Amino acid sequence: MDGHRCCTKQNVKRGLWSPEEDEKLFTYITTYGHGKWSSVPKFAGLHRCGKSCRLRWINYLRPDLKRGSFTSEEKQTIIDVHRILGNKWAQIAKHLRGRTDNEVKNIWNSCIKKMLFSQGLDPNTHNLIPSHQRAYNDVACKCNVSPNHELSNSVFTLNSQITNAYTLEMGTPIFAVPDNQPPLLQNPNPVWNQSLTDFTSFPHVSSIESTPNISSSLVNLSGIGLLNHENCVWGDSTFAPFEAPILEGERPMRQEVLQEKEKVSEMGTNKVIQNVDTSFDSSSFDLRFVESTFVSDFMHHDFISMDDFAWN
DNA sequence: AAGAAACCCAACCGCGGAACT
DNA sequence: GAGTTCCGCGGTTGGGTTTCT
Repeated sequence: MDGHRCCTKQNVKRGLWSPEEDEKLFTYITTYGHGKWSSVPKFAGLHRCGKSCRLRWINYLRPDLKRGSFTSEEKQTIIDVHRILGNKWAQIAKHLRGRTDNEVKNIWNSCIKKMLFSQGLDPNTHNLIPSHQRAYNDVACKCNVSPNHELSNSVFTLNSQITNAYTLEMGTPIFAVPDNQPPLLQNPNPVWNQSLTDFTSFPHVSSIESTPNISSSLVNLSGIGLLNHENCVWGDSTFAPFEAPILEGERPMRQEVLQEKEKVSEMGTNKVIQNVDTSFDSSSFDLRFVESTFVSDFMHHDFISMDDFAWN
């Protein structure tokens, strides 16, 4: 199949990246953009395959990455979006500013899966596991979710912050770039004036935290950037790929196709949504609507406890 | 203190599909 | 239209770290 010939070439290093390699790659991409990934190692002076360079940049070197452990809000967002989209890590990651699909996948496999299981929930379906129906309440959870997220609502009720964020109208700014700060997605150099020689602090400090011009009030605590307003920081694609500036009109068709593809794939994941709204878009979908679609019939019942019903 | 087991996460692999020739 | 190249995604692996015995 693919084969990735670049990877089969001799003299291609594999395994962990050294700080020197990181610096080479970082310097090259922040200066020239990545262009064709397959040619990056050659021009950057790296003995790596293009694929490896791409992965390193996306998962580690990109300046807009958020470092550190996941907050309870982020974990809750992952759970909520995963419930609807399934293992679409890249799409889930779009709803978590500064997080990669790899990170989301890792936190899911290492932590959230166990947490859900300990609550008696099937991580794949988010339904109650029958054998756990009378025991889940006794199980302590290693990975804390928000204190407000009680067991009794873990199946369907969405974190209110998240729900509200999802239902904001397009164009309603959650946060905006200060007047003197160019929109980040349009900035050809996302290092935001960070000196290339100042590499010692990189990459363990997030660019947001280290950029004094961006006030802390810009940080959306729910971790969701949804807006397409031209002045907003995070648009539909939270992780817009960093590449050399594209000439006007260079790739309009591809973008349209991608948008359509995303729409179709997401609609396909949930036929309920598809039947109701054919213009469904993952970045702006209304979780409250989804919630009501799934939940309303159940919630009108007067359940004494979760033990009284099963989702399967 | 030392070895074993469990955990975490960076990196790799293989596939599907889009873009290119 | 067919073949090739490239990119992006999800699944998996392996090694370093932490916790347990």
